[in-house]
Amino acid sequence: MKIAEVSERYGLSLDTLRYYERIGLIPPVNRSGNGIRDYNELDLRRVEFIKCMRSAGLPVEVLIEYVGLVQQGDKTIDARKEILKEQRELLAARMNEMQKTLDILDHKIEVYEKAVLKKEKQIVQAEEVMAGD
Amino acid sequence: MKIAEVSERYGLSLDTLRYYERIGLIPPVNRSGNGIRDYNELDLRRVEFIKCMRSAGLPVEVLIEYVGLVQQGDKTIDARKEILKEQRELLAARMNEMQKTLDILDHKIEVYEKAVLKKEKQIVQAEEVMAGD
DNA sequence: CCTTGACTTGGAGTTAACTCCAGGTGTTAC
DNA sequence: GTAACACCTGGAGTTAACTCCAAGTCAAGG
Repeated sequence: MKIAEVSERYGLSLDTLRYYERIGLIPPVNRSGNGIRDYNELDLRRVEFIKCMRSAGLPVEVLIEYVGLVQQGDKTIDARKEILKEQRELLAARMNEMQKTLDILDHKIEVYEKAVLKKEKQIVQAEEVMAGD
Repeated sequence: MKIAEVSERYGLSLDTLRYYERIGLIPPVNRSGNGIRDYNELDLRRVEFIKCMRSAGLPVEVLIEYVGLVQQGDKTIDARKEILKEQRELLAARMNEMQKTLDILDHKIEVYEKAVLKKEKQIVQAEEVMAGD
């Protein structure tokens, strides 16, 4: 599969896909004859994984390290596990922060809803007064 | 309260606090005589609010706009509400993405745990063989 | 009086993660 | 056979959000 289709499928720009490969976030993709990238199933799974991790904010640097360890085979399983565990905790912590913020936003929105209603009521009352009811 | 104590209390650097004020993310803080910032209760609440919103990743630019609207009084209530609602949805969407990633991480970690156990078992078996049991 | 330490400012520098660009190659469409 | 198009590369540029720096002011302590 050529890069344009991969870009389309995963919503990552051509530049981003090439950039990820350059920095080693995705291992070198096979090239078809003339040097054009030809993503295979494994490449696609890698792209999807990285896209997912990046969308959650895991740092590129950490992911590069992880991908590097994967390339080194089974002896790095323990180190990989530790990286994922650490990132999992950081992610959970960030989600916690975000949940707090979400609650506060919900509260504020509710307060604003009430304020808007109150204001509208005042306007109606003002109109009634104007109408000399 | 002086800036050092505010920094301490909210875990924002001195530079960040001054930066927030410069760019209008926090309205100008009162100065005591010689030009030194003296945060009052209201200022502190503003700092806390901004810290909270920023920790969830709301963009500085959006927050500046929001803070600007607050300064303009009640006539902007509707606009403010809309901003918060939009940011609330974006935040919820991001949290959703992150939850998916968290699930995948948990799954991968579990797989790694099993792989590690299996490897250890092999080692134990190898030792038993070595021991000529 | 002089030093130390906390504060001030405007402006420059840094970091992460892309994103864009110029110049080049190879294949397809007319 | 030439124009359009998708791809390639190395390197430069951009953006957001800080973070650092130099030079200056002021109050308190020895």
